[in-house]
Amino acid sequence: MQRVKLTDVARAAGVHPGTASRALNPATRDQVSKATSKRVERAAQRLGYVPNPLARGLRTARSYLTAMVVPDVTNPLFPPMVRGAEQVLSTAGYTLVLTDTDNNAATERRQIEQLRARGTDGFIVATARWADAVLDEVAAAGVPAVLVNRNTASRRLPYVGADEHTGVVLAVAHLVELGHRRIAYLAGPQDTSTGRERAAAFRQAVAGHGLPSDRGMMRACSAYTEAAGAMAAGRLLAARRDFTAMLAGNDLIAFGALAALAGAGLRCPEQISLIGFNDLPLVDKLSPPLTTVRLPLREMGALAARTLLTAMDRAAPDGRGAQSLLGVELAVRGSTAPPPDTP
Amino acid sequence: MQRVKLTDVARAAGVHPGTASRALNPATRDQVSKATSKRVERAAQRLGYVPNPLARGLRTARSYLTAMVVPDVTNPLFPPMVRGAEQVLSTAGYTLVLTDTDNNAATERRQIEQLRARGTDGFIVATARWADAVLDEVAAAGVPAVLVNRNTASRRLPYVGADEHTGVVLAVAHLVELGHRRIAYLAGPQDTSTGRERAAAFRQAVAGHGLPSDRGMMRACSAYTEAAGAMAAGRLLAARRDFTAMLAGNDLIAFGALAALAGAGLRCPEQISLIGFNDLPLVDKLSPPLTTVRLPLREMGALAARTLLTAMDRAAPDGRGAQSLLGVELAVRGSTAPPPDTP
DNA sequence: CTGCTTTCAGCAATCGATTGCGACGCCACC
DNA sequence: GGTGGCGTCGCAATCGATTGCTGAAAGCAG
Repeated sequence: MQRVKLTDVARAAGVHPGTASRALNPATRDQVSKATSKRVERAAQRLGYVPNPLARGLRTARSYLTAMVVPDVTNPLFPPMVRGAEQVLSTAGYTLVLTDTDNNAATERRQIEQLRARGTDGFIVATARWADAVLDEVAAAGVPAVLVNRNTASRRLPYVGADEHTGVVLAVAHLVELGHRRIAYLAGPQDTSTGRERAAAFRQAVAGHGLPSDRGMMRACSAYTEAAGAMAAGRLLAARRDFTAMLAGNDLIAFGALAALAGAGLRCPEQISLIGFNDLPLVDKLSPPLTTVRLPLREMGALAARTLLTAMDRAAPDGRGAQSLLGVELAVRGSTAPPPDTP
Repeated sequence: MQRVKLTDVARAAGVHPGTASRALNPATRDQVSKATSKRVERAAQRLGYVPNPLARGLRTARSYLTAMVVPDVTNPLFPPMVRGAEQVLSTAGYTLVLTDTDNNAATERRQIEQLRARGTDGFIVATARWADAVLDEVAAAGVPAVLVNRNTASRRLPYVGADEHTGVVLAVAHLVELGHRRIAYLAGPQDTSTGRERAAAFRQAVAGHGLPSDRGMMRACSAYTEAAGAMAAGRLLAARRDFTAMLAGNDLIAFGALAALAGAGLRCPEQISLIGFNDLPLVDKLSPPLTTVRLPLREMGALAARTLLTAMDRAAPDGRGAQSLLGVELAVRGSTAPPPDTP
């Protein structure tokens, strides 16, 4: 089976290929008389012409290809965002390439460069680090890109995220309401925006409630993993046990904390309350079901895609650096309870 | 910043672009002297040359684009497969497009056709139904494609899956070893190969152990979802309670069954043992931790990608319809125990 | 009827890499 | 020393679509 090409259409319609091209392109159709345009269009229809995106892309330097870069597809945090983004982009005529950097900066750089060489029109990046050289280059090169979930220090690129601050505030308020006054925090890695902002929000929230704030009550984990969470929680427990609740930088860290609590013979929530962040699937089925902050992941992906679409629109190159935050809510479940009887 | 192209490399090395092309291509490198080839290669390295896949594809009629079609990215079953496939394909120079059909046949058709028009070189399909018209068309058109996880009745395409049969056999053997003799089965949907094959394997295994086999002990769920599992389990429990163990078509169905058990006031594993299938993340943290069959998801994705690579290799158009099965293992955890003492 | 603008369509270059063909130089062998 | 052969490399066409430029025809006013 031979693919029908533009020349075939032109021959069938009795015009020059160039004319046929103009007739088929809505943006240039007005450079062709209505009669010939109709004729070309019908010929194309009859022959079943489908333009070759490669050839078109080679000439126009557009590929209608977009890419989403995530650190790890198997982290349940990302698939909903991917899904939201894909839906928006595919209805807009774009194809979405998903690429997994394996949490590795070198891989990330290689992937992005490869995709740039391929002529990718725009990027949605969920792997941002607080100081991220690759992204600074991308921003400098003027490649349309939108950050999602994680931001960079420079804030040179549009960003779509969740209202982390409010999430932490809600969590702390819930604990205070239950009667807790000494709350520990297991922070996420400080080279990510989420790690930093949640930690900052925690400090503010604690101070806002007039609770004893104490640097010893905070521990930063080296990564958003269960292992890192377990290690940090273990060290915290070894150092002191005067707190009645823990807030974790995310759910994975919370799992680690849960394991550390079990290892120390402490029961949750009877002795220590625990709150996570992200509301991963199945955390409501654990024992105890994890109280956590729910993020509108799918909406974040969709909004990031819409933001990217406007960024790729050459007609409107403004709006650079728009920072959007979506609302969050606290899912109260079984891992939080009043503190053990305070006399 | 201007992209460095082949002409730049050629100029830097003092050769003709054609020569540079040959020097860089492993397949044609022997048409160039060792000295110039080295010179060109070093120049390319120094300038950071990355070939333009569009231009290359235009000439060679290949897009170096592959696509993976999954029913739902947010189902944790698929991301590991995506990851395995992506790693293999990207090191082979291919870009992987991920597309989500939302469990919808019409969407699937649209997606696949769009990608075919774009010149996609090959497909990895994880959405196969037992009778699948789109895939029959794809096979007939000679488009390289590999099925993963789910097969079709026609078996016209290469397939990479897990050894479902052995998985079920292991699960049944484990229950028998614990002392169970009356085992119920909550089958997956019968329009998928996994649903059919696991059910068939169950019948065989039960017969092989000389256990009472009874059609009333099997219920087919309408989908691989928790809701469908809960409904089927509920009906089964309403009908009879003479079994001491349940085997579920997959983990999601098992969750539903767990809920149904709780609703009926039955405790797992004390009164009823339960086994799932797939070993989704976190099922080891449930209470009780779910005994389930673990699939080598990542390897399946990687093998599917390798199979696709050979299918796309024009030099070797053979091997059509290779069916590979990867080994599975049973993860024994807390949801299985000896049956309650039978008087 | 002349001179002007406007509309329409063809020509050919272009995007970047690949590849068939031919030319050149060098060596060896008769 | 002439010729055939081989290894290298340059030349230019090619993939398919887009687009600036140019020329021709048509339309219009004076």
